[in-house]
Amino acid sequence: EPEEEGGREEEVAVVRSMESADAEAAGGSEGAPSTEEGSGLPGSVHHEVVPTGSASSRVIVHVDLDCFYAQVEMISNLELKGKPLGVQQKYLVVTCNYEARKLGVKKLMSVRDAKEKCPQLVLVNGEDLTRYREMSYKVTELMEEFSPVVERLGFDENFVDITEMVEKRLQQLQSDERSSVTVSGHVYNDQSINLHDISHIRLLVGSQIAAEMREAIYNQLGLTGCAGVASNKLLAKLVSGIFKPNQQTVLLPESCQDLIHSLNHIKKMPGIGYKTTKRLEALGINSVRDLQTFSSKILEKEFGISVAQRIQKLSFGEDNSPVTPSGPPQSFSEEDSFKKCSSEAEAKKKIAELLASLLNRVCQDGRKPHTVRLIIRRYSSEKHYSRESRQCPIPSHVIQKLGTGNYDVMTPMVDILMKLFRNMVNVKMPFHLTLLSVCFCNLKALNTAKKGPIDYYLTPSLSTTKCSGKRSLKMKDTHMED
DNA sequence: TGGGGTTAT
DNA sequence: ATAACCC
Repeated sequence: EPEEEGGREEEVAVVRSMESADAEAAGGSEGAPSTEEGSGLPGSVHHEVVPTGSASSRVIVHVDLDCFYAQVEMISNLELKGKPLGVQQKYLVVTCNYEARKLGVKKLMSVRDAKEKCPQLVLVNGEDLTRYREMSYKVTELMEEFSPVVERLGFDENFVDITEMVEKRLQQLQSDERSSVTVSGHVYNDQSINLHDISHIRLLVGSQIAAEMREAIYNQLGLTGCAGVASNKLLAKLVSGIFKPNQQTVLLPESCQDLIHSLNHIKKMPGIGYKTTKRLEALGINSVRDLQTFSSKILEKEFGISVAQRIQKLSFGEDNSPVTPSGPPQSFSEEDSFKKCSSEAEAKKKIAELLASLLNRVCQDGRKPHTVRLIIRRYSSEKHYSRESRQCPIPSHVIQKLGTGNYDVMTPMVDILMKLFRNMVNVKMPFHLTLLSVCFCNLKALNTAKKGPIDYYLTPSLSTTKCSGKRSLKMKDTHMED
């Protein structure tokens, strides 16, 4: 039977007539042609057990584009196709195409090592993410045409909950047609398919939808990628990586344990990161089975009940986290790293550059950020990865000017950011920074009150009267004299 | 290590 | 504001 949720969620299934099922299915989605008429024959009062999507067994697809940045670069410059290609950020090759991989180049390899391994390697600079970001959202939007429930993970991965789509297609099939459903792509472990098992049928239909998604991504955007189909996000993600470039794999429930035990270390488990791995290792936990069999009580004492229960469930392949629609981004940021920045003037110049790019992005988005944050990384010989940040509300008169193509907004924003800077960095003492980043967040839809294409004439008095009533809401941010 | 992102505390 | 996670 399905591996899901040992006892935590009740098995919810409802019995209803086809007529009511139709009514709900028709209301549930907009894009697909409505062809339910054929399934509920007028005479037959034919009741069926219909799993209710979210509470019971789900069908999730994870779509993972192949070496995404490299693919985007090859589309931009067709000369690059067929050559070993690396995408460079600073002195790192952050990703590379499969030609380069065959010659020994790995992701996140230093440019020096990569060139040494592969002198013919062609490098393109990928520090400006604009085109990657744009293509990334095109992929997400394409996935949203299949089902609106799409969750992004980075720029090159998407989860889609296709439970409803699968149920809809199943309802359209006559019962004799169900036993002729076929898989698209690979089946993990070459496990045998049981067409009498409804969970198998549902996953096979899922594999067909996944194939259609990959086809659409290729035909409409020219990108290839992998897909994994399983009953939850964790398993879909793990199984998508089994056959690697441009292929797909479905996981049937009987092979779930094999999949998770194929991970040779718990650090390979999505959701268990660097820190947690270190702490687990300190407890003598190294393998997935170690984590499965470890005392829950002790685990809870070490990590708190929330983390402990979550990661231990992951070790069994259980993951009840929903596919959360990402929607538009929650924040926009631009960062730059460097060997050394040690003067205020230098910092100001870099901050202004970051800000200029961000203003363009915010302008395109249409929404208005209400908070701005400055992030720094200080040089330190070892003390691992520490960033510091300061944030504050963006004054309402500045918010109003955002997105008007008015570069008057630069001056007040740079002034704000430099105040944040001096709040973090004592500029009277020597300092050494290796990164600066500016982030706009707390995005809100524009004020529809009064707009029109010309905000240029908006006066300070008008904007202050408009917003004076809302001030008390967000005063948890750093206060700055204005 | 890059240049991004998210959620939880 | 930071810390953890993801790519």
